[in-house]
Amino acid sequence: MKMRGEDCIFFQLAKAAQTGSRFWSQKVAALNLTATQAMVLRFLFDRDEVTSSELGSRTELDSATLTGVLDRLEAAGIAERKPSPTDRRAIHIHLTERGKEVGKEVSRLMGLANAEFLGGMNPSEEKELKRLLDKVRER
Amino acid sequence: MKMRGEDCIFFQLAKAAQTGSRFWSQKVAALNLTATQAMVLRFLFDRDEVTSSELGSRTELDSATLTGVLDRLEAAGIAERKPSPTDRRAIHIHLTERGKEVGKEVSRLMGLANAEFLGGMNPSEEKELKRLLDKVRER
DNA sequence: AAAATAATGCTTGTATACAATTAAATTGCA
DNA sequence: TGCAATTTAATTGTATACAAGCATTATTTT
Repeated sequence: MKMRGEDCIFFQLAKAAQTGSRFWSQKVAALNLTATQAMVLRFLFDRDEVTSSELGSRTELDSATLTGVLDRLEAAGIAERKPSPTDRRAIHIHLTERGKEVGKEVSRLMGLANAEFLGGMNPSEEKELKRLLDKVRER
Repeated sequence: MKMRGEDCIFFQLAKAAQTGSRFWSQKVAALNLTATQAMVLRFLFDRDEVTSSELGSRTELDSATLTGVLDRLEAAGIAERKPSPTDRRAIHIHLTERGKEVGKEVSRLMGLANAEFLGGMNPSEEKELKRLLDKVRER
């Protein structure tokens, strides 16, 4: 039961994710956003005024990564940090007016990019892929 | 057709790959190797004396990444660079004796880790997941 | 209330990724 | 042959990831 590197599930997952990330990167490059930044913005667009901790849970980014992403979104005038009124440890993150506009566009692009990326798959294949990816994430 | 961030295929692929990478990392941590280093070593174990360029194609790592990975494998006494006898631009990468031993162990661990990671899936699900991941990589 | 514990956001250090560039060497073509 | 185009490995700069640890603040326990 010899296994080649190319057959390793960890390798295959990593390369499929890289392909997706590159694809998504190109779609949002015109907005001067990286793939991760656009993804975080998309989450913020749905739910604003969250704490860094909660945003981290939603996006599944750890605090070290999120700090940097938020720094750059803030530098780009898209998001802002402000102290939580009830917990002096916490910050609240909210979108600027411009952030909301860009967020709307990211939301639109995400729909288009998903459709294009999955264009070669029929609906049942897409559903099965997502189910199996979810299953993998239970590990 | 509202799409939440969690439903985005790029997000799902990235998080599934992260889960896999974390799992694989833990399996090779005792060998003092990172997930990527172990993966590169696994490719070298199959085919030694390759150029950096060819190793890059096989592992799908670009030259900037590969240079760093090889630096660290070299520092760990696992791989070595030597000039190509026929092309003065190129280097050949080969495993040390120790590299071959560690490579054998990585090879064994990869089989075990794959089996464990995919343990909750039946064979047809596994096959379908791999088929769909391959399809994704065509993008 | 005091002490122990936990949560929050940030920092540091290491390791991928990737775009763009570079220097050296090779190849191809006029 | 001569020279442009290509190939090779490395480098630079930016951006995730993640482990470990920090100071501050909140919460729980005693």
